[in-house]
Amino acid sequence: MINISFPDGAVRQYESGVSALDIAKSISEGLARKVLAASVNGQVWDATRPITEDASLKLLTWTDPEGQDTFWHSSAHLMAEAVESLYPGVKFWVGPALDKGFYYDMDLGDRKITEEDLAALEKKMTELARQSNRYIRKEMPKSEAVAYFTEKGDEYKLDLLQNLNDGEITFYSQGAFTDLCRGPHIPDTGFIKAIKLTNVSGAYWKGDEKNKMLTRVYGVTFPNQKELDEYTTMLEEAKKRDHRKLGKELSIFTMDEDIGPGLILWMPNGSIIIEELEKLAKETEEEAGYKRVVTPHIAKENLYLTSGHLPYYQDSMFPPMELDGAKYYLKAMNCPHHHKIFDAEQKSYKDLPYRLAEYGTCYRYEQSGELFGLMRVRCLHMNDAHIYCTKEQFAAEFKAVNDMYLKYFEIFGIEKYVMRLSLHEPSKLGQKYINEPELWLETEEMVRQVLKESGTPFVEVPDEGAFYGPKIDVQIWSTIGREFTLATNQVDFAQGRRFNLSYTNKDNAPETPLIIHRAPLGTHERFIGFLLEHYAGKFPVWLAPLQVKVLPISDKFMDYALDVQKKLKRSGVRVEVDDRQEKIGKKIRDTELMKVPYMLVVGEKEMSEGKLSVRRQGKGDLGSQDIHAFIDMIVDEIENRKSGE
RNA sequence: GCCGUUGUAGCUCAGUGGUAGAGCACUUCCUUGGUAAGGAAGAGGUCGUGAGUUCAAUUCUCAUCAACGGCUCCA
Repeated sequence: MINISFPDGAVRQYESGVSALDIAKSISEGLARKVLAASVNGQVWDATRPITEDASLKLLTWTDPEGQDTFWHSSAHLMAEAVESLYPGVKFWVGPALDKGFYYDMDLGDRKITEEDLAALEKKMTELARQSNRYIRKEMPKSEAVAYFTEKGDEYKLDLLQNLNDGEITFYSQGAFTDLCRGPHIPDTGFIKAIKLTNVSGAYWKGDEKNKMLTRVYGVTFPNQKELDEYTTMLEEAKKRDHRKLGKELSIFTMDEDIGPGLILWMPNGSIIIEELEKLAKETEEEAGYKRVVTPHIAKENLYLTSGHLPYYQDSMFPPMELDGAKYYLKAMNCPHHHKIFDAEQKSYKDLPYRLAEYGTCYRYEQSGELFGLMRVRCLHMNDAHIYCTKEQFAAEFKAVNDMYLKYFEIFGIEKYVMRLSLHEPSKLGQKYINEPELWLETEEMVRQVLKESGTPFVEVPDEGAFYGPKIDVQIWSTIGREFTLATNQVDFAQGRRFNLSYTNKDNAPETPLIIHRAPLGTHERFIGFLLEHYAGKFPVWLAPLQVKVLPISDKFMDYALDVQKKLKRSGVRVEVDDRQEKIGKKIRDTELMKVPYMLVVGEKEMSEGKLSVRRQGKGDLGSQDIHAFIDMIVDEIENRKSGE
């Protein structure tokens, strides 16, 4: 007999060799029907695998992340079985579970799967799932496994086997399909009730673009149809928030083939948002002691040789143009220009910290397949600034920058983000990273302390630093799930030296400043793309391109409407009058769809009383208000940049 | 850059080997209507671009450009 302890602290005795599924059955049949896998002493196991020692056990169902993981991994195997039956001779690489769903990479030889073929695959999968075939685990000696795949001519699985040791090699079979697999798996295919193959794409073998491109099929499965329907609905809702769709609907931005890929045309509505963001940045930076500068969009080759961006970054820069025997590049970053401003005049320690800010226009030749709406573009406007400071000032400056991030996030109600602290890898000093071991450790620790003290949630990622120092990236996710760096904050102890920047210290000796690169609002492009999705197009009043629309009941009240408009305009409110010959219902509908925060309905009643009927977008009629009371309220809302929630 | 898909009116989309259609938007007229679509008429497209096959191409083939879904990349 063995002792099994449960999460609630209970301990029960079972015969050795009992499986988690047996145990579940001993508790209740209903539970047994839901068990997908089990956590045995903290390791996720097949629910059917015999337990032969005392163990702590947690039964995993669909409500556990590990349960879903196992479910989707098993679904990948089910898909592989279907693929193999429809495309005999196919070779498989790996088929992991994802956050939501799974994929399997495969080599189909000369054949290919297109999206049209997915329906047939789904059908086959459903058919195989209904057979409720058990997933059977089998341990195998390495030599036997190698022989098996050598005979099959499966170079992919042989490659996988290279990294596995004898004694840890397991195979899983279900139905006619057998695969090298660590597991675990769900008890049988019958658990998989709802199947959706979402897309098919190419994927480089081992993620290396020099390697062969395999076919990757993505899918998602559920234990019932209802969950699949909910998931489908959720995806449709997310699509409505896609910044590309909203940007078009709300006339924020456009693109044109004649302008070029990744080059954004900001329409009047988008330009208003840009101006509001810049106003915020200028106010904030002014208060924090930054000085504004303006620098050209191009510079000579030598600048980027000095900075070290050429040749490493050259592939991401537009090719140079030759003028008067010199090569000029479109700038991909603002820092070298700012360094030159720092260097233009002699600096004393009394001048530090010296903070230069600019909404700098940069051009980056991103690969064509990389472009993505506003999120990844070729011309971008960066909320950039560089702080030149002494080592002693560094911690305080870095903290001030971090505080600025947090202040911005509060204004925009940004709660879902992750700060990634990217560190260096000591073995790569002198290659990927500048060879300053003490400075690396010292600044990394300072940065870590600042983050800890401010209570900012962050994760540390090794070997992701910039070549000139550690950095903090603020990661966000677009509504369709793509991850982006919204903002970045970097420490730089290389550029100062490369540009021979110096200041005179108290001892009358030259010293190289430390530099902090920071861009809390990222770029206009990505930030507005993010805001569109974040607010679902319903901007707070201060950011809304049009803040108020006056809706006269009929032409008879046009003069009054124009008078209301005039008064609001005088208070600095962005306001228009709907002067179309439409019924009020139609005017309201159109204004609602354009997500204008306030609608002012004016008719006989309002005109005679000198009042307004106020309607808030998405909330409906707020009742009648005095004109001045409304102006006071909206001006307060705008000036204090209220979220409008 | 790589794999796959798509490209028809301002927008969303239907359609065909014999040079095109809907809804919304737009223009004009009627309507002056109280909180999410009043009515009528009209205008608008070299069917992404270039080449090929064909008596004939928007439709088939190839190339190219762009967008989309992924991969790779992302100081």
